[in-house]
Amino acid sequence: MVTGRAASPPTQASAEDPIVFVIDDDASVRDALSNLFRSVGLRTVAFGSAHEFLQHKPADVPSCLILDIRLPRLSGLDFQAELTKAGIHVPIIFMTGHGDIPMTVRAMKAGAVDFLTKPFRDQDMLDAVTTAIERDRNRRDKAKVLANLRAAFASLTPRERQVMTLVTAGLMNKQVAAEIGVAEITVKIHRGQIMRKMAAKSLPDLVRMAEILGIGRASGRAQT
Amino acid sequence: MVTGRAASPPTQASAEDPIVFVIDDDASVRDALSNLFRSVGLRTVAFGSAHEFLQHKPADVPSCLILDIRLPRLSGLDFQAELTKAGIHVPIIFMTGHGDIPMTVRAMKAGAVDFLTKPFRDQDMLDAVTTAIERDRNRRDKAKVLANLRAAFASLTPRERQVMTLVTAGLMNKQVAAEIGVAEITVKIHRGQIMRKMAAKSLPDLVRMAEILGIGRASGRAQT
DNA sequence: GTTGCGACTAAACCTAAGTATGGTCCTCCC
DNA sequence: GGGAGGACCATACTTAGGTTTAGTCGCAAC
Repeated sequence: MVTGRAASPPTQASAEDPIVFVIDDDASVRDALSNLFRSVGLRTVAFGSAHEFLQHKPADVPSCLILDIRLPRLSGLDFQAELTKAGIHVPIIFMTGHGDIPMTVRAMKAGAVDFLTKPFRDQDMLDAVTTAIERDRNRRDKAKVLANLRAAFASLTPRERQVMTLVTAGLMNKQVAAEIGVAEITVKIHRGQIMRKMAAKSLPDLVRMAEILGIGRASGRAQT
Repeated sequence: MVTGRAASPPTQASAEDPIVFVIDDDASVRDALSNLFRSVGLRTVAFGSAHEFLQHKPADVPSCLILDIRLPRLSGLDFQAELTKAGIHVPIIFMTGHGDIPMTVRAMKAGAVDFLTKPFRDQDMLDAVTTAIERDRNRRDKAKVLANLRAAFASLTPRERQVMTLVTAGLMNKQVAAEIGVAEITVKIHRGQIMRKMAAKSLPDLVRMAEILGIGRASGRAQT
C-alpha cells in the first residue's frame, strides 16, 4: 500500500482533501499512478486487490476509485456491481489492457466515470479523476443534506408526518383537519411542532424539504 | 425509406405510438431492423444517411434513433454531437461492426442508451429500444411541463417575477415590501396576480413551480 | 390626445395562520 | 401506580394573507 501527497507546501492532510484509491495487482502500475497523482497534490491509497480495499475503512472525504477490469479474483465489473449493491457509490474509473465494447457499455451504464485503455495519457487519467472527485463531492453533499432531513423527519410523530404531507401538498389547515378527522386547532399545533422539529424557517422552506424527501409521491396516501 | 407497423389488429397509427428511427447506409440492415421492430408492433422509419433524417420533420412522439457509428459522410459520434448542439435530445442506440473502446466511452458519456456490436441478438436491440423509448417519454413529459411553466412565468411582469422570487424564497409580504421598497398592499396585489397567472392552487404549488423553473438560484438576485 | 397597461396605494373587510394557557384521555414503561 | 409522551380540544388573541373598490401616475402605442 502506497500513500502519497504533494510535498510542495508542507501542509498536513486535511479531512477535506480528496483521496484517490487505486486497485491493481501490478505493483508497478500502482506506483506509477501514485506518483502521478502525488505530482498534482492528490492523496492516494493503493491496493493489490479488491479485498484489501474493502478491509480499509471507508474514507469520509470525496474520493474515487481506479480499477483494472481484470482483477485477481473478482472482475472489475462484478466488483462495481458489488459496491453498488452494498450502497457504496464511489465514482469508478476503469483501466484495461484488453477490454471489449460490451464490458465498456456495462461499466458506463453502471455509472463509471471513464474507461481508459492502456496505455493512456496521464492527462486523460487526471481529467477523469477531476471529474470523478467533483461528482463524488456533489453526491456527498446531497447525501448529507438528505440524511439530515431524514433524521429530522424521523423525529416527527406519525400524526405530524401525516400533517406535514397534507400541508406541503397545499391543503389549508381546515382541509387537513377534515381529512384526518380532527379539529383545526389541533392541526395548527401539529404544524407549529413540525416547523420547529424540521427547523423550517417558512412554509416554502418546508415544501422544499418535502420535495427532497419525496413526500406525497410514493409514501403515505396520495392527495387529490 | 421503409415504414412498418404491426399488422395484427388493423389499428391506425396513433399520435402517441412511439417511432424508431434507423439510419444506416446498408439497405439490408435497414430492412432487417424494420422487420424486427415491425414484428413487435413498433412504427419504424429508416434512412440511408444522417442528411435524410434531418430533412424529415421531427416527430412529435416518443422516439429513438438507431445509428451506425460509421456513417457515409458524418461519423455517428459527430452526428450525435450535432444533434445535442442543435437541442435535439432523442435517445441514441449505436451499432458498430468495428468500433473501439474510446468511441464507446465517448458515445456513452454523451448520453447514448446503448452501444451494440454487430452481430447482436435481436432481443438486445429490442431491450435497448424499450429503454430508449421510455427515456424519451420521460424527457418529453418533463420538457412539456417545463415549457408550460416557462410560458406562464414569461407572462408575468418584471415586478411580478421579482415578487414571486422573494415570496417563494419564504419572505413574508411585509419583508418583500421592504426589500423592493413598496407598500405591503402592493405586494399582496402582485401576489394574487401571480397566483392567477401561474395557475397555482396554493403557495406550496407555487414553490414547486419556482423549484422547477430554478428560481432563486441563478437568476435575478440572491436573497439572504 | 386618449387608450391601455404596469406599478403603485388607501380603506375596509374577511379568512387563514399561529401562539399561548389550560386541560382531558390513553398507552406504554418502570 | 405514577410518570412521560402523544393526541386531542377549547378559549382568547395577534399577526399574516388576500379581495374588492377606487383612484393616481407615467409611459408607449395608435
